[in-house]
Amino acid sequence: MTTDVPQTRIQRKNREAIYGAALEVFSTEGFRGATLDQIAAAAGLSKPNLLYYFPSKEAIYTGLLSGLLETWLDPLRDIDPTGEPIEEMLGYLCRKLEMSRDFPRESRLFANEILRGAPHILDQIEGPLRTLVDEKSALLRGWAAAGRIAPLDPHHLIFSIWSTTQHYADFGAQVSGILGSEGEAHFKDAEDFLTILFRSALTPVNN
Amino acid sequence: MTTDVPQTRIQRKNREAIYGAALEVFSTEGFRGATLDQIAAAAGLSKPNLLYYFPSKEAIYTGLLSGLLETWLDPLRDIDPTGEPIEEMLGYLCRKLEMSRDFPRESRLFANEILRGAPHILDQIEGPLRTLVDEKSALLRGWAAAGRIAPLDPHHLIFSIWSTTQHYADFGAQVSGILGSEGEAHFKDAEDFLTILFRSALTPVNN
DNA sequence: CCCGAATTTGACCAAATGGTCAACATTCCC
DNA sequence: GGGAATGTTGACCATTTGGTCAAATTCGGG
Repeated sequence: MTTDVPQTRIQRKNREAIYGAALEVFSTEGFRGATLDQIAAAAGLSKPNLLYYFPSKEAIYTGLLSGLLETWLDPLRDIDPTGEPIEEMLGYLCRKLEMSRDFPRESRLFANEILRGAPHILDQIEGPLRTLVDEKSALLRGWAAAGRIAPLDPHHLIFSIWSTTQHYADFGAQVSGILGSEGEAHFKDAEDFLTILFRSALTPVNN
Repeated sequence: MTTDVPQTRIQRKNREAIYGAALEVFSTEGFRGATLDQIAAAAGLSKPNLLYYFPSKEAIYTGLLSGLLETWLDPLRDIDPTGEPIEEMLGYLCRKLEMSRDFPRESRLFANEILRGAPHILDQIEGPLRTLVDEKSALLRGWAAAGRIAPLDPHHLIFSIWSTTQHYADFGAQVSGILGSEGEAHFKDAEDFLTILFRSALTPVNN
């Protein structure tokens, strides 16, 4: 197959600007709520110019989504089968929490998509993601069988790590509204709490 | 102030139908994604007839939202200060999980709203909800001080219960895509897992 | 059965929005 | 420096959508 990466330098620059603008707009407005004019303005381009680089609004959205999905799953991939189990899992937890703090737009973009039934990435979920999760689940089951972690359902364990960490990005408005202080102040407290929560559950019973 | 409840029986019936249709449409399409025609069709009314009962799309949305917020928080209110702490919290957990199973549309509706910064209910969050959460947090702190539960941050404990349970409604597409089987099959496993997770964290250390 | 109030709707409107196109500007490379 | 390829845009279009309105229909009580 032929190469399909952007050739010219100006093409690469504008495509980058469009993806950045699209991330900003889609993550706060959702797919249907976002408009091409908003994205064009955020990217510093005219609307027809947008459509010179992408054939449609949907093409921008799906391109952005699939491009980000890769890096979004890196922390899960990075769980080291040869590492110390509990520290590996707590490390994964912390990396996910950092992503909620540092990349909340990406988190909200995915949340939005999945909320609506994941129409654009369902095949990615049922394919590569499922495979990856199943692989890590097998790893967790092995650790449990060896008595190195408590025998928890690995799938639901992963879900609970996803949900508790992404909560601070996706539901940030609620968190801030309840805790009061704006910004990223609660992430330290969240890390402390979640570390305790999962460490106590992962530690095998040997008392 | 005068009474503002619907007088005639036909008014009550149609308002009910509209709220039901609006819940269905708003929860799957989001506020901007939903159209009056969709809602009208789902309610079995014509669009002008819709607007005879509600002045605008936004009025339907906010009316629905604030009406549901009440019952949505009932489980939290029901935590009994005189009960056995750990069983009270695990009972709350189960009730929240049941709500994700039985009322996923309501859960997604709120998730959508909060994802976008909670523009329509931020005052409800910063007011009554915050007050309620603070009250229950004080209760949890009291229980911790008495050594009846582990000394966890009560706010983040509540957040983690919300996020883990609502995950099965809001991210149901992802859960189903990874676990395979459709429907509500995973709720039993989820309950088992979450009960273990939170019981192990809530149980005070006295080994 | 009849009248006023309540309810319903077809036709319509203005604004927003995704997308097109021909013309204009710029860049690249020989 | 010039011509082809690349990049940019103002003007425009069709459709969708929230909302209006006057006319028509139904309802409820005396």
